[in-house]
Amino acid sequence: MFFDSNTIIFVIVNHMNTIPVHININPELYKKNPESSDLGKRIITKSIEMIHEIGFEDFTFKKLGVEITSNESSIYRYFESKHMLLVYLINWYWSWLEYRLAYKIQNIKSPKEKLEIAVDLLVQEVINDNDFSSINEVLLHKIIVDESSKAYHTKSVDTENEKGFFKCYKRVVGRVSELVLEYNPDFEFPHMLISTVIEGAHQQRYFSQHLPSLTDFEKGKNNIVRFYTNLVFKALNIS
Amino acid sequence: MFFDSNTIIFVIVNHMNTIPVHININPELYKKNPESSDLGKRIITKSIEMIHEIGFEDFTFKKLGVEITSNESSIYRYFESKHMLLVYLINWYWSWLEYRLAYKIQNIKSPKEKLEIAVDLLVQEVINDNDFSSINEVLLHKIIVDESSKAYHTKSVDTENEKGFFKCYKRVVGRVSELVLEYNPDFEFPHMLISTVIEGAHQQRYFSQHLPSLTDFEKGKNNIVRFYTNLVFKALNIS
DNA sequence: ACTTAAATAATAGTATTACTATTGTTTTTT
DNA sequence: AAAAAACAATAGTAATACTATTATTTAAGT
Repeated sequence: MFFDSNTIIFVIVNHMNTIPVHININPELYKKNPESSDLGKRIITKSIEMIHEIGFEDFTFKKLGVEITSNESSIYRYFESKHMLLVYLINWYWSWLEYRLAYKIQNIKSPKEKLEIAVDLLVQEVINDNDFSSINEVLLHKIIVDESSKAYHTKSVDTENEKGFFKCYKRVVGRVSELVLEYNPDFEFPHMLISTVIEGAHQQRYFSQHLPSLTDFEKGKNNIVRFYTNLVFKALNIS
Repeated sequence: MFFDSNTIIFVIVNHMNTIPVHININPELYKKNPESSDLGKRIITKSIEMIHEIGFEDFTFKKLGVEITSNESSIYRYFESKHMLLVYLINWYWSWLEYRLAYKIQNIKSPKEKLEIAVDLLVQEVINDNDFSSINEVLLHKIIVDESSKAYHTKSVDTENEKGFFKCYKRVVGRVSELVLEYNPDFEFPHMLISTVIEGAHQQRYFSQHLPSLTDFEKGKNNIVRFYTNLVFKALNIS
């Protein structure tokens, strides 16, 4: 049985809310698979907590080593650099999202409904999902919002892109763009629309916390989801 | 005569293309005004070139010192840190944009036309504008596209926001949001719409260079401007 | 022209970061 | 019980992002 790297392997267990899922990450992103050992899992779990808490710039492998009562040098046996760890986490997130998307739309026929579900998934806050494995998805989503742009705003984007570091993200944009075209085959800019929505939603969440005058965020009113859902369907309706 | 910090002072000279304009930057952003000396101007001119060329992370005051045949320590007398220099440049850009916006819509009555002009200004590429002063606006715009998110994705956003470091940007979003409401007073999310358009357009330009599959960019077809102009007016038309 | 002050340049030094390399000590596997 | 793999501890490196001090040049005032 073959899977290309970054393939999602999943098993949907009927009539259950908790779905055993294994998210397979491109082995080029790590030196040793962190899923393969207890130390590796602690690295992932704690790094998510720490990056969320102190921010990516202040996060170091030395500090992480102290927190997991291990050593800086041991962490380097799993990840080449803290940048690679961030890239790993981001890929994990997008693989997980792709899996949830496939699951949620699997039995739905209506293109409109499928697109609605997709947009909601892309812009909605992540709520506690009985975090399976070593990953706290709620915190991971916050890292995506706060830090993910740092993964591709680097001098090395181009070479890293060639190596497939952003594959998962690009695949999600590709899949949802297909849903856009299913709904309106004449729309000229499906990728722009979807990447605008994804990045926009993340930024609006960030702005709502730090630069609220750039938003019209109001707590409990779901404005971000309402705004982007509206935006998508107004953009796609033939005027 | 009083001006609050970050106020734009401008003199519009009739029947001329080149408009003498003085962009006034919040003095809290620098230790010594770089406009006040030859060395200061060289710092600005060369830092724009260097940040554009090698990226913000690899840019250092030491390297800049070599390039302008001056010294690292002398640059520190103008700017507290390279971060503050970036914030300065970003404020300069938004002040300049606010000035151009005011100039372009000054005699226009139609709310629709005003908004069209504003959106075009926000998302269009910057073309060579007889660069007055020590600033190459074309390169500066590229820095905004590539690097500006680094100015506010930091641990210190909140305190810096309180100090007014992002005032110019917020004011542009505010003004254009007013134009949105002039055109459609019932629209619920003017700030979200405008900040989405601004940041989105920057990202699409970045993606078009580095992650083109996230866009539908085609050279010479002005897709970014067409996409965002459409998006705005479709979002604002009462369905 | 002379003094003073201001601006700039040169040098040195610091703490921290993002690593690499080496060696020793546990665990785990066979 | 031996061999291998994993991990921990330590040391070391080049670079960064600064600060501090001193020396030199340039400009300004009288």
